[in-house]
Formats: sequence, C-alpha cells, structure tokens
Amino acid sequence: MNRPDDPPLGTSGDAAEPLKERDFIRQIVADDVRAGRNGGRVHTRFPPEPNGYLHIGHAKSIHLNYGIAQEFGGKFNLRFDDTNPETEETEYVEAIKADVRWLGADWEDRLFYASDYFDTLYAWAVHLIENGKAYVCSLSEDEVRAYRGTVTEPGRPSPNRDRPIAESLDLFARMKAGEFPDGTYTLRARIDMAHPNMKMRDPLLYRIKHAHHHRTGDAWCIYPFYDFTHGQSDAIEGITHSICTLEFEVNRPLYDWFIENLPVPHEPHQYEFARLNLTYTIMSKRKLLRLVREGHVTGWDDPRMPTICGLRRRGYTPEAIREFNNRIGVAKADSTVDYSLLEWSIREHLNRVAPRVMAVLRPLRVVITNYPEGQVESIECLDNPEDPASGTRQVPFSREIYIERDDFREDAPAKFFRLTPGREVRLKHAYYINCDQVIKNDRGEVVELRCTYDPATRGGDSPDHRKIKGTLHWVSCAHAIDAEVRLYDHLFNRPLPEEGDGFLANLNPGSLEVLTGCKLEPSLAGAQPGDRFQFLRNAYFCVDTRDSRPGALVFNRTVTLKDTWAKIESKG
RNA sequence: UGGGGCGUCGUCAAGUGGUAAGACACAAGGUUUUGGUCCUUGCAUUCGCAGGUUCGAAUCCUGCCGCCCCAACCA
Repeated sequence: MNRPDDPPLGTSGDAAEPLKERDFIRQIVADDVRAGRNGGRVHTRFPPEPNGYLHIGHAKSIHLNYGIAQEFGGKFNLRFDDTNPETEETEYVEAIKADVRWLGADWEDRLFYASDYFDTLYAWAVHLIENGKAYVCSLSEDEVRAYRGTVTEPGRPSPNRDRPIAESLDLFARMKAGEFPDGTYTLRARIDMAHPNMKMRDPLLYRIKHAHHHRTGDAWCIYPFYDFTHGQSDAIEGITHSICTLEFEVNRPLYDWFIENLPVPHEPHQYEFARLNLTYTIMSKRKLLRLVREGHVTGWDDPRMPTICGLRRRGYTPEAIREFNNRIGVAKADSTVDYSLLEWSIREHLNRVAPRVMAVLRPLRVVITNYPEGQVESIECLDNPEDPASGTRQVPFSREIYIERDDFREDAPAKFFRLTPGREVRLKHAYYINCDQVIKNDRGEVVELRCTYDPATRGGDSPDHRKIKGTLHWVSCAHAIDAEVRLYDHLFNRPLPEEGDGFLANLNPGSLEVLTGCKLEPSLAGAQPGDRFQFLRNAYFCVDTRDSRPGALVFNRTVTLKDTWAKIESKG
C-alpha cells in the first residue's frame, strides 16, 4: 500500500549521474568540459530584468542554470539586467531574490547588476567609436525605423554613418554629460544596413533617458541597450555558458560581434532553449501585469497566478517545482506542457510529506442516537500512512458529528459506496454507522441524519471483519473549529487562453470558490501560515500566509486528490 | 518569404544509420480503515509529407508542407 523504501525528502529525480547529459545543453557543457574549454570551468547565470515577478517559466531557466552549475562543479550567478530605469524597481529586485532563494538556487556571494558595469560599457562604447565601429546618430525614432528597411528589403545607411570619429566621440561625451534631451541622439554600431538579420542593421547601443535608476540614481542619463549589455556582462563575470530562450537566437550573431570587437576578458557563448508554456496558463509578464493592474486577481501572489510567489502561496513546494522541471526536459521545440504534470508533481511530494487531517467543507449534521449523550472519546488517528516516521494524534469523537454533504445520498446508485439508508459505512478510525432516518426542512432539503453505531467496531474494524466499502471523514460538532476555505481552479477556462477572444475573455469565473463555516478537527487550531495538510479524501491545503489569523484560519486548496468517483459518476 | 529555428504517441521527450526509451494523461485489473497512495497490464509496425541513397533510415540526400522568432530609442 505504501512504499517502504521511500527516498528521503526532496531527493526524487536526483539520480545524480544519469542526469548529467539528459538534454542538449548539458551535452554541450559536458563536451566542453571534456575538451578542456574554459579550463574545464563551468559558470552560468540567471539574468532577470527587475520589472516584474518571476513565474514558473523562469523557474525552468533557474533550475537549468543552477542545475548545470551544480552538476558540473561550477558556479552560478544572479544578475539583474537593469538597463531600463523606466520600468525597473527595487521592489521587483527584492521579490526576485526571495523567489530564487526559495526555489533553492544559491548564488552565494555572486549577486550582480548590469548597472555595475555601466562604466566599463561606456568605455567599450568609446572603444568602438575610436575603431570606426560605432557612431552617434541623429535620426529620430521614426527615421531609424524607416531607414532599417524590412525583412525583405535592405535598409539604408544613416546620414550620420560616416560621421567623423572625433565628432562622434564629442557627441557621445556630451550625451553622457546630459547636454541633450531624450531621443535626440543614439549611439549605433556600424555593421551592415543590408544584413539579412535585422538585428545586425546598425543596432542601437545607447539611448538618452533622463530617468532615475533604481541603483545608479541620477548618475547616468544615457543607458545601454540589452544587446550591448548582456554578452559583455557575461564576459565580465566569466560566464562560460550563457543560456537563454529561443527568441534570442537571432541576437546571437550580434552577441558574438560585440565579444569579437571589444577587449573583453573572456569569451562566453550563448545557447538557446524553448521557453515553458503551460496549458490553462499565460506566461507573458506584460499580461500578468494586466491581470494584477485590472484586478482580475488580487495581486502577483494570488494563488491562481503562475508566479513563483503565487504558487508558493497556493501551497506548492520548491521540491515539486524542481521535480516538474526535471520531467519536462529541455529542448528547442516550442511546446506547451500539460498542467496535469504540474499537479502530478505537487501531489507526488505532498503525498509523502503532508499530514492527514479531517475537515468537513460542506457540513451535514449526524446524530448517533445510540451513542451516550455527553460522552467524548479520544480517537487515535494516523498522521500519514505514507510516512512511517509520522506519528498519531488524538481526535475527539462524540454523539453529534459532521460529515460531508456529498457523502450522503438518499437515493444512491449501487456504485455509491458512501452513506445512504441501509448501507453501513465506516467513520475513519472510529466506528461503523448505519443511517436510520433522514430529517428534512420545509423545502425538502436534508438537514440532519439520525444514525446508529456499532460499539464493537471501535477503531474502524469489526470482530467479524465484515467488508465495508465506504470510509468517511468526520468532525465532532462540539469540538470542531470553523475556518474559511478557498477552492482554486484554473484561472482560464481554455487550455490555450490566447485562443478565441483573447486571454481576458477566457478568464474562468469559477477559478475561486470561497467556503465559510467549514468544520475542522481541533488539532488544526494551532496551524501556522504556510503549513500544508491533506484534508482526508479531499485535497491538499495550506494555511494562507496573507489572510489567515489564529482563530480565523484561512486555507488555500493547493491541488485536489484524484477523484475516481467523480469520474465514474460523470460517465453515468 | 530575406534571415534564423523547429516538426517523434493526446501532452512533454529520448533517439546522432542497425530495426521507436521514459514520464504525464488515458483505459482495464489487483491491494487498500483516504473511490488517495501503491502494484500489474494496455496505449506510435511508426517518427510532418513525397521521393532518393543503403542489406538496413526517425536518423543521410532532395523537394515540398506546417509552426515559431526577427522590422521597440523593451529585455
């Protein structure tokens, strides 16, 4: 029934050796190490822009980069790609650091910012100008666009392309000195305006932005672009394998061009893999921002969000996210992973570690008529049958209990193993009961059940070992504590939310159902924010870290248990 | 259509000329004091399509078809 040789916590998927070359990037890294490139050194980095929160797609990159560093005895840096002061904030920096740490990636003392390199980048820009490989351009934004041509037509050279070096040098210095307003000048590389790769048509290196930077303050009014920053930052940090997503593939020739034409201390190489897509989920930072700003969710950490903080609040564990990443693989084909794999990953972990407790979400009162009034028994309950190290706890049992409304049906089909008049069921760890009477209100709704129990079945087994098909969870009415329970479902009601009339039109109106007056066994009274449980026969839940209070607990449903009965029923 | 990529089971994904791994999902059984877990079994004569090379091709060649990325003073 369970696995006696369970590996210790958090080691699933960590079969060490066989994992080493399991994807094309690790094969490249392994080849490089074998060939002694970079002196056998491996150094990766995760380079987020601090303009939003991390999501599950970023986790894929973090695990890839950090995993490779670990597996090859290398190093891993966290570097903020903060070259656009208008969208970047310290709030995001702090949130990203917390998320990366929580996921388990350790950058040790190597926390860097591209803005740390502004002086070097400036010097290197001057170097390019001096070598006739960059020039200051006076074209306006619209003109730059027009001169660039299209994918099928070559561009035309900027009228400033042959500006004398001395003049560009002077202008660039004055751009830096703040003599010109935004948009009046740019620094551009002098490559090839007819290049078939649009990225190589004299790309922009610097723009003027009189904006306050979250780290450098007002020290600069010119800022380098991504392409002029990323590879050079990798070079400065000694990054050996610069791993990014597929859309940067067209940027690679430019990445290499800067490495070749600048006096860099090291030559990094870029490799690209397919970014993660998940069914029923959107991953675009811009669109996630919209969900937050327009109030479709309560914030970046709304448990329905695919953000790391959202998943954390939902009850996901770092182990589960890592296991998920181990299973989806790394390749170059665009793909969309089934959400069910993410759910499988969290169930797989929580099944092993989450204590079982009894909670009745939609209570129905049951009076056990032959149970002595006023008597209270203490029932010993197993905390987790999957974990031999877990213990037991005492749960009070009495004459009046709550059971789940769905666990009773007056007219039940043969396959319904739960409570119905004339069918005996077991109360988990307690007694067998039979339903004798159904009490209804004026509207004909069932409001209470009168049952009798078999005193010989204490503990949930009978001397004659008669077969009992159904086992129900229960909570003693007098001892129950109340709680709010939030049932989450997919944020979108389509596997591909962008289809149809767009993601906003496909929001799932039933993505959150709030239940109040739920009845919990009293052992849960001291549950702390973040604590995870399996509500027996129902789902995994965790105590909300934002809204839960002692005496007014709030639980988030992380993921349901598999529900074979629901499947049988839906088939009719 | 100028360039760059990618097309193997419903979804991911191994495979690198020797005769289609694995996982999730799904289906059928078994165990079970969670209709959970666990166990067993099934699930691509076929690798976008069409030719060709070869004793032998998902792997090599040719030609098609389809999808993604690039024309932000975003990253």
